[in-house]
Amino acid sequence: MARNGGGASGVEGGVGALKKGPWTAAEDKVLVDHVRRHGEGNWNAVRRETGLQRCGKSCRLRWANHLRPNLRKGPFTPEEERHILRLHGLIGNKWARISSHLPGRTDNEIKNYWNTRIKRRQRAGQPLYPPDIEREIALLRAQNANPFADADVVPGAATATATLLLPPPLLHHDASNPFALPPAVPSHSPLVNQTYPLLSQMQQGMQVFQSPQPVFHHDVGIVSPPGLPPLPTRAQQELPSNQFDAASGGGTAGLLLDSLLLGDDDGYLLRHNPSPSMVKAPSMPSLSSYCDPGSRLPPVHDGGDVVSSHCPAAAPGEEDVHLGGATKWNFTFEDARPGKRRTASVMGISDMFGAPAGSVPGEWFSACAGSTAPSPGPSSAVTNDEDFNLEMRQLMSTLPLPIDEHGWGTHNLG
DNA sequence: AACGCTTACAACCGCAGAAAC
DNA sequence: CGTTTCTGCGGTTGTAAGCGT
Repeated sequence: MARNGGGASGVEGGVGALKKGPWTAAEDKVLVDHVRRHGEGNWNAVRRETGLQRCGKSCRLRWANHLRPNLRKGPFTPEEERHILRLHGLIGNKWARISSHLPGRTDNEIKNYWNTRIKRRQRAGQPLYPPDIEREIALLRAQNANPFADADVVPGAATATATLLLPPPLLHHDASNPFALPPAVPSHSPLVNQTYPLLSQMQQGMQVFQSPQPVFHHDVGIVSPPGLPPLPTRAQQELPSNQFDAASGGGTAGLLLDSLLLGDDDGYLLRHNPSPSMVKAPSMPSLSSYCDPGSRLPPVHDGGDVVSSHCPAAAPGEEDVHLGGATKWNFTFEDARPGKRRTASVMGISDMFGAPAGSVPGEWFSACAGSTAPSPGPSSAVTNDEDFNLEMRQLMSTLPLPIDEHGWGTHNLG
C-alpha cells in the first residue's frame, strides 16, 4: 500500500534516518502517547522527544488521518456523498474545507473518494454531479449566495449577512447537456422554495454562514469533568476539525448549515446535544464527554457509531504510565466500516489505547452478528501480535525513555 | 490458477502562509 | 525586517485487494 521510500525504511536505518512507508502499530502507540502527553502540534518535537523516526509532517498526517479519536471511518453515507458533491460544486478542490463540514472525515479521505469517483465517472462519460445537485449548485452560484465562497467570516459577526463572493465558474451551460444549468431563477421566486427547499432555507434562515470552530477534546472550551488528562490547549484555529464548539461564535450557524446540507430537518443539532458544549452531528460518531476518572462507566452508546474517551479508575497501586500516576485514559474507537483489507493489529490498537478487549473496531466487529471483518481501525503494516511485539521492542530500544515508560515490555532489553 | 485491470487507500511531496526567532 | 521553522493543504504516487477474464 504505502511505499517503502526506496530504502530508508525501518528504524534500524541508522541514526537520523527518517522512516518512510506504512506506520506500524508500535509507532502509532508512540505517537498517541506523545499526543496524550503534549497535545497536538509541534510535530517536529515528536521525533526529538520520542525518538520516533518520522518527520513532523508524517506524524501530523498519521494523527490527523488515522489516530485522532473522533474520526469517522467507513464508507460515505449517501448523505455524506451528496454533501461532498454540493460542497465540491461550490468550492472546488478545497478538501480541508469540505472535510470541515463533514465531521469525522478527513480531507485525505474525501480527496481520495473524489478522485476515484472522478476517474470512474469520467471514464463512464458521466457528469460529475447528479442533476439535482448540479441545479442546487448552479442556483447558489447564480445568486452569488454561495455560503462556502469564503467561510472565513468574521467570528462573532452575528448580524453579518452571508458572504457574497462569486467563485470561479464551475458549471457551464450547455444546451445539449440535459443536466446543464437551469434557467436563472430569481432568488425570491416561489419556485426556489418549492423545488429547492435547501436553498430556500438557506436564504430565509441563514444570515451568517461560518465555518464551525474546531475544538479538540482537551480544549478548555469543552466542559469536561474533573480529572481530564492535562493536555495543553492550543489556539482553536489550529485545532483539528470535526468537533464543533457550540460555545464559540458562529458555531450554531455552521451547525445549521451542516444540518441543512445533511438533511436534518430538525434544524439545530444543539437541541439534541447531550452536552451543552459538545455538538453531535447527524450520521456522525457520537462525541461523548469524558467519563469521570473515578467512575467505570462504559463508553456511551447511542445507537450510532461511537467514539469515546474512557478513563477507567486506576486499580489500587496502578500508576498511570502516561500522566505521572494520576489516571489512565482509554480511547475507544468504534465505527461501522466493513473491514476490507485491513491489517491492523487489533491487539496493538487495543493495547495502544489501553482499551479492553472488544472495544476496538475489529473486536467490536467480530462481536457483531454476521461480521467477521478484520479491524477497520488504524491501519498498520504489523499483521500479528508477534510481529507487533518484536517491532515494538525494536522501536523501544531506540527510544530515550525506559521501555516501561511506555508500558511496553516487562524486562530490561538492555 | 494466472493475469491484468480497477479501486481504494495510505502516505509522500512540494508549496505557501503563519509563526517564531 | 529577514530568516528559519512549523503547519496545513492539495496533488500525486505506490500498492494491496477486489474482480473479471
